[in-house]
Amino acid sequence: METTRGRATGRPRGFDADEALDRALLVFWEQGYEGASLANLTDAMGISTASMYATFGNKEQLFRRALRRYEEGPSAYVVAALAEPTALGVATALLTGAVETTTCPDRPRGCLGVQGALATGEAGREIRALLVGWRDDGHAKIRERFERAVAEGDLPPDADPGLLARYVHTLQAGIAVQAAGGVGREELRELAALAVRNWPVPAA
Amino acid sequence: METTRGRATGRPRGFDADEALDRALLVFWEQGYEGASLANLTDAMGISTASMYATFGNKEQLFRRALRRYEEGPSAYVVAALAEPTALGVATALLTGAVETTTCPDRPRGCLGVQGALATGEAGREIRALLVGWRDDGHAKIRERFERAVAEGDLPPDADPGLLARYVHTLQAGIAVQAAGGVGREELRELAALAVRNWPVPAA
DNA sequence: CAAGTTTTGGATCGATCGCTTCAGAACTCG
DNA sequence: CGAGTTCTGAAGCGATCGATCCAAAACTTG
Repeated sequence: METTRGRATGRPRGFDADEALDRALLVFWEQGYEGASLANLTDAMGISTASMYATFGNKEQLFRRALRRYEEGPSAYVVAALAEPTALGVATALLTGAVETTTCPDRPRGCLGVQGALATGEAGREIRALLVGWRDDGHAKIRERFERAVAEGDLPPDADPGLLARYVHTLQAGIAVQAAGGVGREELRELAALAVRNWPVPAA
Repeated sequence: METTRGRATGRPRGFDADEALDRALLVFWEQGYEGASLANLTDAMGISTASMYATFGNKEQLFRRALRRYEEGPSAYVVAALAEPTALGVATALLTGAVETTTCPDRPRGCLGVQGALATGEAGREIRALLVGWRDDGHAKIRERFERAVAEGDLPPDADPGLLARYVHTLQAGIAVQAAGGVGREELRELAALAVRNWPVPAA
């Protein structure tokens, strides 16, 4: 069960679990949870199915691990964005971060949290629910940040933090869809700038 | 091969092809192209696999037919929206239309053109490309409509029709993702209103 | 009714799905 | 070196995948 702690005895693992997880992440990112077969995954990871099951449990748990890896890596811009000093800075950083992450030339286009399992059959139902929760969390964090901005006078008192958060989060999701379809990075950068052009500011 | 023209001879078809197509559309809409198995489809259609293949060809052609059906039905609001007299009217109608279509209580949530095949394995590659083209067409039509609006003085001379179209289209896609995750219809209506609150108008 | 045409249910195709099993390899420790 | 533990390659599990085949059924036409 353990994957990170090195056991003292027994035959040592012949591969790096984190590196294998990164490879699996790319496959899930590109093909989605259901579209990625075990053969696709283990081929990319360079290990056998037995090793995969011994290390990660099963396909579903492998995806959950990959999603956590995605949060720490490609999606880490969200945490940094939420730490921006102003609400406008937060919104701008979230949108530009989404653009950069979903259009990185050497990685799959789009967002794992969106295209990983947006619509699935029975086999992907749990992962679909997992990603719904993941996106809900993302929205909630933005909303909380904007609530703080209202309290701090950084947003107008009559601003709706939840609705503004929904606006930003919807644009993030839309950007991910556009990127998945091959829309260029520069155009999406201009879009991100346009989207916050009339951002609400408190009366001076 | 024929599906609409009634043959003069032979055993008559025991089901209504259009009705069966509507049922298949719902399955693709809900589960995506790859997530919908032939068993899922034929069960919902109430016909055997032999009848499906004789009538529609194969799974891929069935999806193409379902997409056309989707355009004529749930997605028909786009044509009406583009016929609105003003650019603001067009944008508003596109966004509210997207909200209503993707959150209809008695139909699958989300948009077939987005979640039908956003990320796929090898088996879904062609359908994925089909939907990329479908979304590109959608964007192009909005852009052309906004180009006309600039020419007619309905948008400022320095407005960027392509970028405004990308803005609206990205919000449509984002709304589809939100709806697929269960976000409520009323909240998305407010979002649609917020998104066009500062729509550019020509100097009076 | 007989001939010709098309559809239908049921069985089944090879391939692939996610997953398991197991013997042997590769290591640590006494 | 022997005992104990863990990992790995290969083979294969039952189930399902999309797709096909065929004989019986159901119709039109002559």
